[in-house]
Amino acid sequence: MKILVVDDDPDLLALVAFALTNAGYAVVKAADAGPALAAFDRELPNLVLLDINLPSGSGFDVCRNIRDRSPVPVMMLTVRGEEEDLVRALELGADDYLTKPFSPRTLLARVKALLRRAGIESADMLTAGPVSLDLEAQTLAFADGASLRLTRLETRLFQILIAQAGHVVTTERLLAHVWGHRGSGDRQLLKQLVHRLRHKLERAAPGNDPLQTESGVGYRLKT
Amino acid sequence: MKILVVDDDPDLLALVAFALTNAGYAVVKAADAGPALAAFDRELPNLVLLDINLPSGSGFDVCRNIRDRSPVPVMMLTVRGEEEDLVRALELGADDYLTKPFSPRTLLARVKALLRRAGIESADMLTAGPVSLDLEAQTLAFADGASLRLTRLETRLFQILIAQAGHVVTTERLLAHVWGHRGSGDRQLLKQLVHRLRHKLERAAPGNDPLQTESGVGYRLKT
DNA sequence: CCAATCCGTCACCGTCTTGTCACCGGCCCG
DNA sequence: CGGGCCGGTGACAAGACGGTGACGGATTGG
Repeated sequence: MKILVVDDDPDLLALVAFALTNAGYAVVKAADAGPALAAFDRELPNLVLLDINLPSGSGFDVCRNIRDRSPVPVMMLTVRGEEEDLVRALELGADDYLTKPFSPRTLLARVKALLRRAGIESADMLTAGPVSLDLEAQTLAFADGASLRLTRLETRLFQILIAQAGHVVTTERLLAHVWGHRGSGDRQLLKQLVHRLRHKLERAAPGNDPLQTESGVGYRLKT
Repeated sequence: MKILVVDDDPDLLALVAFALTNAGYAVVKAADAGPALAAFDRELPNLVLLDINLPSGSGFDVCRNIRDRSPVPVMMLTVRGEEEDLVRALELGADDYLTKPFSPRTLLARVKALLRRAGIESADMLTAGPVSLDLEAQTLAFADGASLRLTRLETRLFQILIAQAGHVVTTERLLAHVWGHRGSGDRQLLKQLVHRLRHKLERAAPGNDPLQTESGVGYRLKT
């Protein structure tokens, strides 16, 4: 379980990181908007704690950018009494907020509630319905016990699909996540990758293709 | 989208119900613990707004009972400054809370955030009456559960129509929004697009064309 | 060093999307 | 009445898009 914490106050950052680490979460830290987005793309955290006030630009932009590319739960950190900011953050897609100062216990309770609501279990093992993906071993396991080795690219593809299981993932986002922003016109790569992954899945679970094509949009993992 | 509101204050209940109804939600009301659980079983709402302080027993019991039988999102309503209550509620499975007094705008933002987080409502969703448009999935969904895949252009057309639902949108604005200022005299494109969209809608909901032609002006989405 | 695997690229096919043309009927106005 | 403008409809074709097979360079593992 990986949590990205974004705040420019080093003390608060350390405190939050300490509390979360103690509770068994992996913590990624960032102190400003740019590094935060870079860390997000690199680490794909399961949850984001985001300060509204950042040195360059505001947390709103970070929130919107994250929300554009992922439905990951985002919790905003703010000082007391700025309700307009809160409403704006929530309208931008944030899922919850905490007013500073807060107790570690409150923080943990809220983080747990968010994660439970998001239905996330483990960082290295993503599960959706009858299949689960082991990121480290690059392995797909089915509920009936069968399992399947994936290549590096296939793993990255399945990772983002399973993280958004049931929702369409845009071709652009798939390309960005698997290959990392090369020429955006390179749909041929995705075509082949999906083809090869389907071929593997077909041999493991015949007649039950979980990858649904959403024509003109992208792909979706059946739930 | 159905929301159960539980509170013993009739004024607050009416206010909340009014705000939610105005935003297009169906509202079920209950004033005490027993009726709340009965209403929950009967109506199976998509979200529950639950006051912690109820005449008989506390909202905690209701929350636990609901959580035992369903993972539906629960938002607790409470008075300011009782952090212990909040932590307890969240540990019992509540997903969020609101401190009274709150503005209708805040309420709506939080409710929407909660629904989106629960995956019940998508982020880029425009709704007008019985139809809602998912911009990302390029899908139209009807209140009766039917849904319909749209092409890229059809989505763009419906987007501006649903955003101005009930009002006429001029031909020029439609052309500009869908095609982005090519030759402005190109009404033939729009004619065909509307024709094709109507054809799809006709198959999905026969005899009920929601696209009204305003001759010499443009088109209008029936409310 | 050899064989297997991974993966980027090309070519081809069928289907869907979309721009274009041609024609129809209704309406207004001289 | 007849021409012009408007919106509706059908048909066609170019192009985009997804699926599939094949080739070959690069990398990996024995």
